[in-house]
Amino acid sequence: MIKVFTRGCSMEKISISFFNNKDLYFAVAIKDGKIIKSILPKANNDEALDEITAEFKDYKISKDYRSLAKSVSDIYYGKKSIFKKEMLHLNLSEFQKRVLLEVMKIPYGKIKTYKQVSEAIDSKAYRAVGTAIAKNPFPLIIPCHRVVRTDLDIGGFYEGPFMKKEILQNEGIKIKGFKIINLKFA
DNA sequence: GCTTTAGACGTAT
DNA sequence: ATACGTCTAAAGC
Repeated sequence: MIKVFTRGCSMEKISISFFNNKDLYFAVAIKDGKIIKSILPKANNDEALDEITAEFKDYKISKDYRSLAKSVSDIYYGKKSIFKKEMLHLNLSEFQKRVLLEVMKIPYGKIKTYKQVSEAIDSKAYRAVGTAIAKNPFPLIIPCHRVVRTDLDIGGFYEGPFMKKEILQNEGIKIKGFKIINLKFA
């Protein structure tokens, strides 16, 4: 009996499920029953598909996990998250894992600064924390939108600061310009 | 309130 | 070796 593995990838196909309302298209990628990637919402289905499948060559579109995609959209619209770290494939460097698991602890409606995240994992690598968060494979699920700059500017965001601002406001955080004005540190 | 400057550290190339 | 980040702190205007 010979087993063939292709470049260390599992044989298991990745399932892609979507959820959309009239404005935005969400997607999740599932492998072996766990989430392997999520995306920030896109304006149309093609963009969502391109991004969610960017690093996968073998996948299928499925309706099986539509409810998970909807749960991601729920976070966007200011509902509490149902996700647990056990539901995620964390194929990440040790450092990135420490950073992202720390970010995942920030509760709904609260924020932390990059510096606070850094200190919480016993590191002085503020910029590296920013880099690790920038590569978060689970936007919204791992709430990187709740990490802001020390001066309380909301900071950067993959889809731009407007989306980050909107998500934070949906969680009840008050923002003037791009600065947080009602402080709720985690 | 800007803007610049050097610092710190993980990661990709 | 180098360059860059969803950054920070200090110094200058």
